[in-house]
Amino acid sequence: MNIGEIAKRAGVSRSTVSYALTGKRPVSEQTKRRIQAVVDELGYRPNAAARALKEGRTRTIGLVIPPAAQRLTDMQLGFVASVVDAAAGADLDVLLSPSGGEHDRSFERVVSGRRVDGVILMEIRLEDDRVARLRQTGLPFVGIGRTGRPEEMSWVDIDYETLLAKCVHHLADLGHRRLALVNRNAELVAAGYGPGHRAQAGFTRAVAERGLDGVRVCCADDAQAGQACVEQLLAEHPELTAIATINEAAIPGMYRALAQSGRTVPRDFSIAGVAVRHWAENLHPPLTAADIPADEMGARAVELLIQRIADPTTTHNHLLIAPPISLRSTTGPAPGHRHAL
Amino acid sequence: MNIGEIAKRAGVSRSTVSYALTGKRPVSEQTKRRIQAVVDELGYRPNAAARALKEGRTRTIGLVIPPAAQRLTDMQLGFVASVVDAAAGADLDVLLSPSGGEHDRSFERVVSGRRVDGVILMEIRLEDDRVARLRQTGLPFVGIGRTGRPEEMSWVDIDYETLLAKCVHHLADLGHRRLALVNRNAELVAAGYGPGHRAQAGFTRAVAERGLDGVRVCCADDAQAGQACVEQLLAEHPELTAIATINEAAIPGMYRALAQSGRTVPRDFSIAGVAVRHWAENLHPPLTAADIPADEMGARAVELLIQRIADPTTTHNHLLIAPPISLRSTTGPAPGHRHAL
DNA sequence: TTGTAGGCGTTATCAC
DNA sequence: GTGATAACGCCTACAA
Repeated sequence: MNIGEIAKRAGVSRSTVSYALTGKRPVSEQTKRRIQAVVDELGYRPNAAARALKEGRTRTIGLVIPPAAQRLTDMQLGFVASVVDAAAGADLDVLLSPSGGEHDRSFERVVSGRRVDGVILMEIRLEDDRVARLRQTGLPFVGIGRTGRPEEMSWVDIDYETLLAKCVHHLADLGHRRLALVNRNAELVAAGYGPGHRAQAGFTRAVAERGLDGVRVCCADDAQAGQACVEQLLAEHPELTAIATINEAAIPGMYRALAQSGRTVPRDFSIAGVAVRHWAENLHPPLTAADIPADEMGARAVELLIQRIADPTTTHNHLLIAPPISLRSTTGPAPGHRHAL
Repeated sequence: MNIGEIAKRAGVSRSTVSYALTGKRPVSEQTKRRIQAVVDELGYRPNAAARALKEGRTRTIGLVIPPAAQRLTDMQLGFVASVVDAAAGADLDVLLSPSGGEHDRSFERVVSGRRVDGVILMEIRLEDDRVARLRQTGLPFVGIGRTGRPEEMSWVDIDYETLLAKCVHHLADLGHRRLALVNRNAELVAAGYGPGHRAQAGFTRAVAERGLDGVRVCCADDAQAGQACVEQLLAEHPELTAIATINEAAIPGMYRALAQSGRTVPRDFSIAGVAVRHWAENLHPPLTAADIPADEMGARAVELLIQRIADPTTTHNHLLIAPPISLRSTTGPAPGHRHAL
């Protein structure tokens, strides 16, 4: 079923059908109705490939996610969901590309086969080949996350540095003197994963400012690793009374390790983190955490991308998010600490 | 950058470039090298839209997921991940369409704009408008899940009926006499969600076969609802000693409600369910459950789809999966029951 | 071994 | 207000 067939049946030319459908030039009410009737009857929709070829745009955006093999965190899933939603709201389709490095086949297909009008990139490293490649092709793109030279691209990101500093200050205010930072998995951090490094920087800075003892560890992104990690932490540093973390996936395991060591949260031990609200609330006990507005971030990323697609020459936009910490049930006064009233 | 430009720079015709790249006709070693050099230098890749238009296929599959607003379960996420992975392995791109009903814009774009060569459908109802629409368009499709008339389509699905019956028999063997089925959310079940109905059927049948008392409830798909649901269940049926469930998302809440009622799992109360292994293992205590091989199911769905795209006239394929129940830490002898040895 | 040319389905420019 | 026609970039008979 193509536009020629519709034209024939409606007794008009192909261009008239096209204009009747797009409204880009006036068509008489009567012929418009006749055309619409045929279109409805045959269920005609313009062929996307032909249109893309002619118009030079695909009405599709690419969403580059971490390789599916490694399970996405709840926050990442939140980004994906909100990007897909926001795109649908703007009548854009989303092409998924699970790819890590630059030479990924799927990534190359998407960016250099001109399959999309723009790209949203997740899980960005401080040095990121994909960013380099995208800049090279000139394809509009927006990061959820940013590289080490953030002026050079458009992005929305979480201000992990500030957030972790806030966590430390909050814990320090409660009298905690010895804390640990539980980071994401070691490979990711070693590979220059921005949030890992920025969280570390914020933690280190705040710990120094408050004159505290801070220990920093990496931990694989799952509950079992979280449990093992905290067990080891408690063995090596029994004086610890609090943890700040950006590793959501590991938290349930941390809870277990603390419980099994005989520590009650938050009476004996405090935890503060960064997570999506829904998830923090559903945890037991509910986690004191900076609530990341994943929905909003995805939606804003799509907005920025649409804007860049419309005019690729505009200056870059940046949105750095540092939501307040929501007090829930995992932080309390340090054991033996008389809180100043 | 198009094929003509490459041809010009390599001093050959456009067709020679095309043949050199696709290998569909022999090209001399020398010209092939010359062409490849230019291609590499300019980073040329054929335009996907032009190729799709000419060839009549897009090398893309559509993946229809539940609207992003409603959070996907871990199992559904497993399906998405494995479909995306398997598709990438076959050099296919994946276009995501978050849509529930037939008249969804995104769904219509994908199926009638010929944006994809085939579709994988998730969260299928016994009566499903999207299935009707897809059959009407003639676009190849495969369900992860099936309708009430499963002969009419290709699918991979979980045999919830058998699985729930198995759960009941397992619990009955342990001496439990009064059990509850905790289903997915009421709207979904009311809308004719297949797994909900089939689980109910299997539960009801097995309960009758063993002469047990069975109560059946629906529960929203989150931990808080799970907690509330079990609290109410225990209040209204204090004699219950076991639950069988297909509602993974609610399980953490069920654990909490049981703990707060003073019941220890599995000493005082047993739970058996259906879940992805990774998730069941990570739960605390680890869940006795039928381990759904989400990776395999997604991969098989892609395989079936590729096959149907290659030859849409082949007879339909069906894969009904009923994995064994893996004994973990949530089922034990009914309280006061002397197990026959 | 290579080149020429037509057409996939659309939109947009030109003419009427 | 409407129609003819030329592209968009690619693939693939058909010719040489």
